[in-house]
Amino acid sequence: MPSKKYHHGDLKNALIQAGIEILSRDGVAGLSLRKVALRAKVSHSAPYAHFSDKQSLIAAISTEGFNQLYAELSAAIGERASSPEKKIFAAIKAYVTFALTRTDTFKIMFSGVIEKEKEYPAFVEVSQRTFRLVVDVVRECQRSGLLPAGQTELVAVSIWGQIHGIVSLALEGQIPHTVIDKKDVQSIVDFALGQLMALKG
Amino acid sequence: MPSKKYHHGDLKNALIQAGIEILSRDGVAGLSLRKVALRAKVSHSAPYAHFSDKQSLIAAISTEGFNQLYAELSAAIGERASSPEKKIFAAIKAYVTFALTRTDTFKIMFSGVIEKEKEYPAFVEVSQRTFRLVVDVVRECQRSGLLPAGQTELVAVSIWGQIHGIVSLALEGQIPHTVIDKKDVQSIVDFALGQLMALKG
DNA sequence: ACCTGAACACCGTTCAAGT
DNA sequence: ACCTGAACACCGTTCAAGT
Repeated sequence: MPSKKYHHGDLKNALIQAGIEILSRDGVAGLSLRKVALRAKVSHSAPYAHFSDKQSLIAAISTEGFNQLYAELSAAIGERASSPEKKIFAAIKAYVTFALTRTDTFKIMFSGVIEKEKEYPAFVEVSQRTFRLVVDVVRECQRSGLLPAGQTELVAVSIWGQIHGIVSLALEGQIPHTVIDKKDVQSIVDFALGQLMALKG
Repeated sequence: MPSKKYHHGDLKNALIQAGIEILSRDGVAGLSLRKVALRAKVSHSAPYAHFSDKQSLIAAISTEGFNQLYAELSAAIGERASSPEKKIFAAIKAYVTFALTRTDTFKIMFSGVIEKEKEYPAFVEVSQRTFRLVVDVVRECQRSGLLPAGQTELVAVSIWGQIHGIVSLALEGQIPHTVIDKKDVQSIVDFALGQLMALKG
């Protein structure tokens, strides 16, 4: 371990970690640069040596979140050479679990706080890599007749959008009680996906 | 018109209007109570006579947004006794248009800034009323065989979730360029819905 | 009942200065 | 190269005081 003196050693990553922790404790609204600095035990202006502004830190946190999501998705998909059906359901379960577990990280990843994506190539890279993972599973499902053929990327966006939408509405408390009181988010998502899959019984 | 003196007359609604305007100019991040007050030409503490805090103003803005969305959805659906298919596509087009036009109002409506819904009955009411509109159209589509029968509310949530998810991802710039460069949001949504509808040729 | 102005704690960001 | 501390403009919220 690096000796604790004037220079922190790895302040950049310490700030990202501190940010994730504050996010899970105080939520998106409670995330401030000054709190992050305090938690990392540096002065409130120290973060500016590593991040140009708050947006930049949020981009780094979002990138880290996407890396974790990617890892969990590929772990869920990759467990042995299972059937396309098992793979896609496992992937979706992992997505929902991620959203329900690391709620505020998930929210910030998709809260458009990153407007100028071009400035954050690492974020764009992992986000694209994650999408490709989904596209590959969708393609397998198409080949085995589980999903209608053609337009693989469009189908992937449709399915991803559906899961993402249902999860988002649930996180914002927008799903009517008449529905959410009877079924949990995972069940609703499974139902929705089942409808799509039913296309090819 | 009310004479402009010490008392504003209808400051409450003026603040909501000012908020919506600031939202469309400066975005969600640029919305502050002090700016709203300034725009309504009152002191920065005047809003507190009508709203307990910023959340409360946001709830009022969201409620107003939902009222507009409800109006546009029912206008789209209600135009003559058209077919269920026309109705559902018209409704979805209206939803997408609303999201793309009043982007920041849409975002704040679904940004979970309203955590304690119970405290905002007007918001809950219009939100439920809007959902019922969707449920009714879905039921019509089920009756005419466009959508699979049963579980009407679940089907409604699935479809609403899908539209909402695709639109949200688009607003956050998360749809990969390989897709969004070829098709606009409306087309992607139509494609997704077409997949669901295809269930019953 | 409705609004103002001073006050307080907190925030993002900058910058000269320290190590 | 990395970090501190003072400073500035802005913010949400409170409260005594004005009309």
